[in-house]
Amino acid sequence: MVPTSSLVIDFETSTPTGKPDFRVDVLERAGWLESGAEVAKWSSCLCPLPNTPYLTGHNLMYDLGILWRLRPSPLQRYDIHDTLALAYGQGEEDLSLKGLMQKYLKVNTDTFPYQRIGVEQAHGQDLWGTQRLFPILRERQRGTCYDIDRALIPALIDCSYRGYEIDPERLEKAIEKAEASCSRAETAFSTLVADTSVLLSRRKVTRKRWPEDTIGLYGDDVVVGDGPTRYRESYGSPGINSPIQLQRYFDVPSVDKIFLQLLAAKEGPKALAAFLRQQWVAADKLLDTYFYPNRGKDQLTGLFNITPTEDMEGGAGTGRLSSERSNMQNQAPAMERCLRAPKGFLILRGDYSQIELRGSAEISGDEGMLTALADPNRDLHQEAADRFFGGNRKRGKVFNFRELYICGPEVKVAYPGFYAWAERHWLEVQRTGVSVGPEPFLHRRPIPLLGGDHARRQAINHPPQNLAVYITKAAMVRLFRAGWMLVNQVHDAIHAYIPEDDNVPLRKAQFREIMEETAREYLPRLGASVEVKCSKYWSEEDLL
DNA sequence: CGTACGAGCGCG
DNA sequence: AAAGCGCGCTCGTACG
Repeated sequence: MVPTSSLVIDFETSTPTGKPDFRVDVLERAGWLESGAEVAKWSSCLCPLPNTPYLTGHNLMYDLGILWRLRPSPLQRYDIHDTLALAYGQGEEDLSLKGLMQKYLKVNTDTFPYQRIGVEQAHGQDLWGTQRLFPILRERQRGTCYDIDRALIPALIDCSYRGYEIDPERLEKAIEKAEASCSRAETAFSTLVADTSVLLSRRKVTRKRWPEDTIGLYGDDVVVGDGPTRYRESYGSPGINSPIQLQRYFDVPSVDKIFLQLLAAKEGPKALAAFLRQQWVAADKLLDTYFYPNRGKDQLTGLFNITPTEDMEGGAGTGRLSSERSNMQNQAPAMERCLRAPKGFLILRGDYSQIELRGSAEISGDEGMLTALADPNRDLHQEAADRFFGGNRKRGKVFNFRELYICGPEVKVAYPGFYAWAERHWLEVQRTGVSVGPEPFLHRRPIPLLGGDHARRQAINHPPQNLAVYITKAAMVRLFRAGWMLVNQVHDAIHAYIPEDDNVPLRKAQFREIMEETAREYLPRLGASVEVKCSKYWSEEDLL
């Protein structure tokens, strides 16, 4: 229950990077309101702030993140409440304190508080609002999603500070390789297309900057158009880095991965050009997104979001986490090979197997899915892969998810139980405008019904994705409470550090047991098996 | 020069 | 007829 001593806190900070980041932001004023107190207090430092583990706030991921940095103490000790997390799990459209105060307290706060009522009053107003809002939202809460989220917040602060160590030698080697691949593709490409010519660019020319009134050649360029707007065009051979020039060269509407894959498998100069573009894109993506930004850094850390911010930036609608600056959830294998545990530690990582499919089966009760997934010798992704893609499991997996969430005639035939559930769920979402996730979490996601078909697919996708991630979240909470040193979460995978002189097989078994036990609790019919690996680097041969 | 936006792509 | 969902980051492109 809520301890009567819970302290409402709200910190005012400055953001040297421009974007709020509790790992580096500077505390300007700490404000707090003791329960039952008549007036809020504030201080420019943390010294007078009561040192209690019972805290309440609006977005405590941020304030506790600051507090922990300035006044370190074990994050496991905190028992926090967060009106932002409450509002998020309840499917509120407007997560801002101001909006919630208007809606539930019927209090209109000033739009420009700092100019009109001064910083002290504005600060006190927010503290007062949070204190009054909390019991109202808490009373409305159904399901356990909020209790999992609030318990997870300290764990995610921990993760946001920890990160991986970057191996500079491996990174430099990887850069060398990718740069070579890039320039090889680039030179071969430019030789290949040297004598072709396409429209390179077309830019609007304003009337006063027209070259006299000429139409036709203008330097190397051409001026076209006869109306009030004219364009200056240039021509030449396409650049390997220019999507629009390549569209003209290949004469297609899009030069994405699928198109390149199909064309590269054929014969002739255009097939070779497609192949070179493939090589270049892959290497360039690695360099620009993964390698160069981390060059010279000794750590890769990310800022985890459990909800969107007050202005609905970041976070995920389905209950998933997100990570930014850096994104820890989309690292490429080539980068994973450069990421390692700090000296004296190893990385332990547990992956749930087919957790989202298992969730879909449990939610819908579809007999075919349940029996297929209950048989450890069957693999639905592999079955689809064998049927359609010559055993390519990755493509089989893509196919399964596509069909499932399109949820059309194919699924009605293959998985009638799932289809029936989806129809019922979609009707309910259309009636209420909200998708309510599965028991016992009851996470609510607002669905914008104007989205047409997209809305239907969002609605059908939400419960399975939500169930999968709350199982992972619940497992993280248990691991965190059991003292595991968490590093990262990638939707259905959890990473932790262990001392390198630890009993690795034992630790792997303990990790697996906590994750599998959690899955059994929420997926009573199927459970979900967990593969646990341990190594110095994220991507490396498993130890033992 | 800075800004906005869509496309593309990394991961689940 | 055609159609997954969920993220964050970077680029090219166009414009003022």
